[in-house]
Amino acid sequence: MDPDGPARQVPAPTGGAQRGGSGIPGGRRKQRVSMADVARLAGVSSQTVSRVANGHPGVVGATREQVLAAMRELGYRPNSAARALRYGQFNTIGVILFGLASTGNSRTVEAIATHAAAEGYAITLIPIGIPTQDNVLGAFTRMGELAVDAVIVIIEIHLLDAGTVTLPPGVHVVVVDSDAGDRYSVVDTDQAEGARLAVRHLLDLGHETVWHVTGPKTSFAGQRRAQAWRLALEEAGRPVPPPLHGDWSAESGYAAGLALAGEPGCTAVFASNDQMALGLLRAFHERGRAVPADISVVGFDDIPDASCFVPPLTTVHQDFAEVGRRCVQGVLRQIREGGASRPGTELVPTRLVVRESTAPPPTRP
Amino acid sequence: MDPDGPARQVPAPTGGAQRGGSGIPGGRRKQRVSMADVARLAGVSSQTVSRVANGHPGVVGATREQVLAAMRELGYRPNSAARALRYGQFNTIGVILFGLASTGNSRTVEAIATHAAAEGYAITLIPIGIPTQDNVLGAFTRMGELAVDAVIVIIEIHLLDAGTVTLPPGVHVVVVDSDAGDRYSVVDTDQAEGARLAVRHLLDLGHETVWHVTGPKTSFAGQRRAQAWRLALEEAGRPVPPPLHGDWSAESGYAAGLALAGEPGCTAVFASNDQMALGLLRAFHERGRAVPADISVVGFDDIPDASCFVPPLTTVHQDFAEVGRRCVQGVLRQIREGGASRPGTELVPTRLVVRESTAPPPTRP
DNA sequence: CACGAGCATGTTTACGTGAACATCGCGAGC
DNA sequence: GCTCGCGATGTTCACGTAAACATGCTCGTG
Repeated sequence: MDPDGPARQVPAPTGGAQRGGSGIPGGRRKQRVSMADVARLAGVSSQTVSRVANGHPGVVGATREQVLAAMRELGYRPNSAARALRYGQFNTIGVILFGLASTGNSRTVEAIATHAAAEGYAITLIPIGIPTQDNVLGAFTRMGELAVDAVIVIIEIHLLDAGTVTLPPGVHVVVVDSDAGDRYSVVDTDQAEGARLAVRHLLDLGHETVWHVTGPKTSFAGQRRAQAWRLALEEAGRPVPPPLHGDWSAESGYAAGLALAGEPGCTAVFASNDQMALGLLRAFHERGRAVPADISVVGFDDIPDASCFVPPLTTVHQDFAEVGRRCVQGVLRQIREGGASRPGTELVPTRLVVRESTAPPPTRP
Repeated sequence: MDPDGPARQVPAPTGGAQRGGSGIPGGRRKQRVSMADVARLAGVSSQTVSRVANGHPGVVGATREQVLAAMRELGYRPNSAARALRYGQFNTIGVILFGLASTGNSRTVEAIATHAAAEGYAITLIPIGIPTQDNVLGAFTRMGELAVDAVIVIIEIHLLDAGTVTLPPGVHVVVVDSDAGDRYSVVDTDQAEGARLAVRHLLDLGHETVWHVTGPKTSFAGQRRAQAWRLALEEAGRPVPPPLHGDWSAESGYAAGLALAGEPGCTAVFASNDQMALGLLRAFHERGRAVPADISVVGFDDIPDASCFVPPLTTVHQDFAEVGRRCVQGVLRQIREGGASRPGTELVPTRLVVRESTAPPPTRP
């Protein structure tokens, strides 16, 4: 497993200046330039180098210049492992997620990374191939050993509910899109509000009721949207049609659309995401059901493409950037206050973007 | 900035067992459980703890059990900073990228993260908000200070061309989607082949020529596709229509589509990505140009949604997962062999996915 | 002119881990 | 019965950094 035991530590007593140039990086082992090397070359103590490197005051101009020159010559870069060891923190936030492919995740992660970077934190990604209990567990364990000060979880957390799962104690955690607000600090889009907006919009246009294409059963976001859809209909005293089950993919939306196209009473559909709405549009188009003249469609997410669907999609806009921002805020607060993950859910509002896929229902003959 | 200097080092002589439970993580500073703590509780030396932690042989069953019990009780997790310092490597790969939003990037990153994880490496993301020379530079510097063993760059590298940019020497680098194959190790989709496939497909269907909607000028991938498009037309002895310039967004494709709808001679369009193709479809639909009866459209990327466009899009499939896999392979090879970045370009093949957006041109009256 | 304040710089040390080397104890072989 | 050998465990040290403390010099002031 580690066949090179003794050869590893060659301490490169050759001076080190060879590394400075543009040449091939010496081949052998790590032995990156250390402060001591720089100090030796500059003729100062390593502490002075440290002071220069960190911009501490109390180093006179000439000395500083000398040190800087030595740094340049040797190509010195601070060793973050040593730094982290010294300081006890890594300036890194871990992100555990299921897949980057799903619409919102990549945008959330991007926002997280951006805001974290602005605060001087880097992002370490741990993807989970298949969201097995075991895999998630494993990721947490691995993450625990990883160089992170806090963790943001972007997985349907109820996958981890069963019994034994305990996030490593003492690790700051913020969870996205979850019902675990009673145990963790949760940031989420206000799914319920979004779904309600969609349903209300369609009812206000005069539709008798609204059909629904759900996300996968495993998705908490999808569940909440479906729940809010049902509630909005019930509050309005409307019949609740049986929901059709999708899996977020356009294909599944297409399948649902083919089924719905055969429902003569169906004049309005709320799809739990834009991809599935795209599938609906295709199905309705193929079946000769005009959107929005015969049937109205509302999506969820407001992906950039939605404005170029045929017809441009009315949808619920999610502010992924804001979700990411609040996640970072949340973990940073925990890190700085030193407190534990304070349970509670923060909701990011949504808004309805009305485009051309919705209209009043056709007048019934 | 750091007002708690002296208070920091409280060595928690209280035993440490308090941390084990589920309670609030003590509040105070890091002082995570160290091997010494575990050793104390287990009544052994810290070296024995180390041996148990690393699965080294030479620890008798009873002792091992004792140590494991102590670990559990204290909630011990190894300190990766110390480990990294000791070993001189971090088991982490840095990924510098421009944006996660763009189609392929998130999928490439996901593949990178997955394969890296399989090899025991974590991924550290450094996003660059605006791809300024300065920002990229800054990211590299930061990355240099970061705890990474190698770096994968997913930015249009020609942004960094101007003069002074030198990646920190001795850092292993693989670049995605770049023309820097002469200086760095590059992995890329075979853009030229993909574009040629698209053009050939359309010409073979009988179209006189093929129009093109490009990506942004700053994109190397887009440039290569445009170049290959032009070349394929010239090789076939066809006229080369003026390319229309897009920016990857569906909206820009829509704008291009509106323009193209007014070109009576235009019967086939090759869009440099699927989003822009979507925009084309919308524009043609609005202008009453039937796809594919009147006009054929080919995209690039094969995003999952493409099969549900109206009509389903004929497009060039990119294997992002394979790109990610090769990136990881590349950096790992460099890390293990200890060599520098060996310049050269690895191309991942593409394939044409024919759906329903292409057909022979309408018979000219 | 002497002495002390203040500042530039050097020295020591600890952070947590694990390799290398040291030690201790026990059983086997002579 | 004594010693040798080996396996289990302990001790020392270095990794690179930076805080804390120590030193030594200069300049200002009485």
